[in-house]
Amino acid sequence: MDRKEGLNMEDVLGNSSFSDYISSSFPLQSVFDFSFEGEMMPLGFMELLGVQDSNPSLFDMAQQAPSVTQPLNNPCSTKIESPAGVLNQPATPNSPSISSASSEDVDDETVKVDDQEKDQQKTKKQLKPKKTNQKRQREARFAFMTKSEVDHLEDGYRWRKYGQKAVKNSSFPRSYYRCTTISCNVKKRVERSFSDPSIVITTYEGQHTHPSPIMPRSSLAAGAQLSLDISAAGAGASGFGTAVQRTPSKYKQPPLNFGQNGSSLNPSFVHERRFLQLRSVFT
DNA sequence: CGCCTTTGACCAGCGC
DNA sequence: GCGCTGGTCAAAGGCG
Repeated sequence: MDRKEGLNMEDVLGNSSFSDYISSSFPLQSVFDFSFEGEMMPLGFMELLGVQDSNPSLFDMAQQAPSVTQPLNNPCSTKIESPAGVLNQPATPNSPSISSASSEDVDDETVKVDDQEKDQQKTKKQLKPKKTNQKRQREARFAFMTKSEVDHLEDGYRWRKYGQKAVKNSSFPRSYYRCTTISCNVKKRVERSFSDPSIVITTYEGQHTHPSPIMPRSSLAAGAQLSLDISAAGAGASGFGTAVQRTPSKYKQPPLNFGQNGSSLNPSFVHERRFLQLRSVFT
C-alpha cells in the first residue's frame, strides 16, 4: 500500500510512543486543529467532509468553541490528525484545485509544488495504465481518533462497506467504506487502535460533493447536540462523530453496553459522550 | 426487491 | 524477481 506514507497507524499507536511520534513528526498543534503552516485553515473538519452551506455546520459550531484550536493540552478524546499532510490543501466541493491536493507523499517532501504533483500524478497514470485509471489516485486524507466503543462513527453521510482487511501488527481489522452517494467518491477507513482498543481511528479520503443526505432528519438534531457537546465540553473535536452501531446483529463486534441503537443517532451519541474520557491518548 | 455486509480473490506498490 | 501488505473488486448472501 502506500508505504511511503510512513504513517501507519499501527506503527504509530502500537508501540505506545504515539506522543513521541507526534511530537517528532508533527507540530503539536496540527494534531488537533486545522492549522496549516502557521495559519488557521479556512476549512474545518466538517467542511473537509463536504458539510457546508446549507448544513448547520458542525464546523461552524466547532469553530465557535474556543478550544477547537487548543493543541495537546486539550483533554478531548478525539484527535484530528493530518498524517499525510493532507491538510495542505483540502479539496472542497467548490474548489477547482482538488487535483493539486491529492498528494499525500509528505515523506518525500513536506512541501510540493503543483507542477511536481501533476508530474507525479502523470507518472502514476503512466505506471498503471491497466484497469486503474481511477485507482490509486488518492484524494486528500485526514484521520482522527475517537474514543468510542463502536467502530462506525455516524457523520451524517451514508457509507457502504466495500472491504475489510486484517492489518499487520493489529488484531483488529480495518474496514473500508465508500460514500453511497453517486458521483461522490469519498472513502473512509475505520480501524481500531491496536494499543488502545477503545480508540477508533477513522481516515477520510476525498471530499463530499453533496450535502449530508441524512442531515435534515436525525443528524440535524445530532448536530445540534454535537454543538452542545462541543461547547459544553470545551473540546472542539471531541464531539465530532456519533458513535452508532448499525445493524448490530450483522457486525462482528463484541457486545456493548451502549450504542446499541441501530438507527437513531442520539442515544449512542449520548453514551459516547459519557465514555469520552478526559484524558489524552498521548499519555 | 433494494441495499447492505461479508469475504475471498485479485491487483499494485514497496522492500529485500 | 519475489514476497508481503494494503486497497479494491465482485459475487454471494442476509435483512428489512
